[in-house]
Amino acid sequence: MVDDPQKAGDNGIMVVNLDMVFSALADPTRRAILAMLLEDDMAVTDVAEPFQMSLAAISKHLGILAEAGLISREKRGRVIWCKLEPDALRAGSVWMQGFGQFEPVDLDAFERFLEEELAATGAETETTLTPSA
Amino acid sequence: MVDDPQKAGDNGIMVVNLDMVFSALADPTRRAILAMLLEDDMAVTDVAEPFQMSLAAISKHLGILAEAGLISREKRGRVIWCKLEPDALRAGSVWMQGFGQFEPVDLDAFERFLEEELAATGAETETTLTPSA
DNA sequence: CGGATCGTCAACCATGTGGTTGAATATGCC
DNA sequence: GGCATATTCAACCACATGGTTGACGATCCG
Repeated sequence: MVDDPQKAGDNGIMVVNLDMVFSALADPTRRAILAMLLEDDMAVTDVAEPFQMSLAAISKHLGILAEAGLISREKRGRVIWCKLEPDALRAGSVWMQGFGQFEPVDLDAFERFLEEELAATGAETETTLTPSA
Repeated sequence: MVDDPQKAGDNGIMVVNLDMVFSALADPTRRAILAMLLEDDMAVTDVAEPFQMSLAAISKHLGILAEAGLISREKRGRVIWCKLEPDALRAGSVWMQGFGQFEPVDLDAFERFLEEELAATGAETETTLTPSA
């Protein structure tokens, strides 16, 4: 087993630690990684490629994301594939929407954020969100 | 002016720093404070009352929440009133819903969580979320 | 005025975080 | 086997975070 994520209970109900989820999301590098994984599953080396920092640093970030339950990692051969796990995010989203008083989602705002953040991080995956639909 | 929050641009569109918003939300004390402010505006001393920690510590937490734009503070007499500012939260919510792929909100999950966290402020903060569909 | 209350500030401390580098562990390939 | 690739581990460093305490300015009240 590669991951040691937040484990699901016997009843199959996911247990999410909001401390971990939000502090994982507080880092722009990690949010950029999530944005990349939104496109497709990726190997660790490929995740690290657009960033300036070392592979070890990215590996740590992936560990934090996995502990928070935001991604899962599966080893196939010598490559570890990273996959977005939206359930933990949904838990945070539920919490925030509660405080946001359930107003409708502004999709344009979301795309603006993603573009800004990807640009600012230097992760030049220019096709990340815009063309997909 | 009491606060030095994230300022609104000339166009009146709020500029939200997701780093600040998420790292502010990563602390259970601060989330509990937001939950309290969801009920009503409160004076700093009253905010601090249910917590074990010092007033100075709560004052710091309120500073962090204000810098993130999550609350505002207004001084009236010698009392500083704290008020929830849902706009910054909504920005984070938009971001998260994007990753959550716009699934419907589970209101029951949110209410369960709020009860838990208010009941045990400072304790382990977890929320349960039924698996996706 | 003098004293009590409200809240912050400053200094300090322990621990956590994000990064580095170099060594170590697996796995695939010839 | 032997070497290259993929990823983590361990030690280290600078700095941020969350808490404390004590002093301080501001405000209300008798």
